[in-house]
Amino acid sequence: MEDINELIEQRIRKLEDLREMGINPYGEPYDITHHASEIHSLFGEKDAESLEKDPVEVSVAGRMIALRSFGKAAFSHLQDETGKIQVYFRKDILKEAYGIVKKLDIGDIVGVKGELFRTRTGELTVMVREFKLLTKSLRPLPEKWHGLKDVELRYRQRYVDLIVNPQVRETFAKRSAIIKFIRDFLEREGFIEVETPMMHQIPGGAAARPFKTHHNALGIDLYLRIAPELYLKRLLVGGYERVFEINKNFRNEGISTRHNPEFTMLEFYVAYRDYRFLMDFTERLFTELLKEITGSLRLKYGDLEIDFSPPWERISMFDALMNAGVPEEVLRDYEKARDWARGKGIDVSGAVTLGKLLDEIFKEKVEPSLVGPVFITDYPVELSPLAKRKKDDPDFVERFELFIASREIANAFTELNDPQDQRERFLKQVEAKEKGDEEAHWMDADFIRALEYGMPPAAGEGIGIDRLVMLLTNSPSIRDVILFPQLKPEK
RNA sequence: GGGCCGCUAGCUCAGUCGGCAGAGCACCGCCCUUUUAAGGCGGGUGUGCCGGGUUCGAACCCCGGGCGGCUCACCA
Repeated sequence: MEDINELIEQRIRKLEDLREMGINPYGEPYDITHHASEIHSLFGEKDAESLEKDPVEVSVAGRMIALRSFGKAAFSHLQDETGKIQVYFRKDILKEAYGIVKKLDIGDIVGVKGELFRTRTGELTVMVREFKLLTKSLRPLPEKWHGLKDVELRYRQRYVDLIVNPQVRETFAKRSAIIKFIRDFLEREGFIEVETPMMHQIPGGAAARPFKTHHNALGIDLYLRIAPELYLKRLLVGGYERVFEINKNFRNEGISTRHNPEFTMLEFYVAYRDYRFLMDFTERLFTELLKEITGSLRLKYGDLEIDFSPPWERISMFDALMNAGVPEEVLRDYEKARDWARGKGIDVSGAVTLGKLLDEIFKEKVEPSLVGPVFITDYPVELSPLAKRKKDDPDFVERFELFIASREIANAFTELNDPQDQRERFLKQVEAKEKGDEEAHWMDADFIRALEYGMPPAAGEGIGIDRLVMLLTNSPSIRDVILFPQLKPEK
């Protein structure tokens, strides 16, 4: 960064002045007694007289975000992780140390110590007895009225966004609380958390294009994982009955308000259960999560108001399509479905199977109306190469997707544990891949071998954490819930 | 990747018909010991995203490129 301007030069001069005064502008550890919010919650009720009678001494540290300076006194607000507190510097108290105050700028990080008092206007304030410059800031912060709005700067320099936009700090605090709740919930339900490889020799568990990398010492190409699924199921083979992983997946696809190349996924697997169990479980997880995070089962998202009160609607993909006005005979015949979709102007160029056609029609005709929450169940087998077939209808699988605000939030199914069927499904995928489907699954011979040892009947589910956080924080873009979203290089 | 929109001071933004680059905040100097977007007086600090072109003259018009936003396609 060579963008040194006059404002920065001025601050560098102040920094040099401070050094000459014997002040270290990149200070030392500083002991605080309180955070800003603690001062307000502990002493917010005390009036001016009682503060004078029983003085409360506090020590706080934070970034100066406002400075109103008089000749021989100055008010400032310090911002720490919890909030803001006003502090008051006076020359008659600080004596020669007041010369340092004159060299302070908005953005500097300071520690102050002194007694609480109330100003004429009643604001709880620290009367500074002593203070230390902890860090000199060389770059000017965005202005106080409009703050930082330029979204490009907000994403590129998230640190500045976090300093000046408190709601951004709240969003990411909420993200942390959501993930913690989920982790605790799963642990209460008997799950253990595991970590499986990020670097796969065979990328599997999803239909997606992977990132490729290379391991020098082994001399082999590796792929960043597109899903942990096949490893988690290997753990079911190994004897764990309930496992989960919350971690990144990587998919080499377009970037949008709903897609970041790396994103956080929860996947969990339960032995001896099926997808019906997971629907109940998901309802329970979400309703308890909502109560914890927002305190209500009604959620506002954009213009939508979504009611999470159970039970949630459950409808098969087939019925949902029929309800949307797709004739039954169309749903059962590839050529009829293709012609019907074309007639409706739906692009079906890449849909080589009836299942893919139905998926296209579904995305066009059903998905936009799924405010939800709603479980769409029983998907065509060719869309779900890792899911178990329905007993009474082998062209479909025991699978559901949970839709909220027209978005797929969760995807779950009863796991296919028949190694022979799994091998055939993989072979079909390999065939599709050879025909040019770049997102088709790869053959994973070791996974088949694992199934041959025997995987208990089980059900598994994936929940996109970023999209869930978007919902719960009313964020329109995935970039608002990822601290450092992927952007093109600055120059 | 396609379409539409945007990019001017540290930040937020104006800028008329192509005619000396502006405002508020921030900043600098002076004054000011209870302020809250403190106040008063004075000061404009600029690679106009980049590169070409048209023109006597371009922030403005044209061409090419960059980055970002929205959207479509793809996905989760």
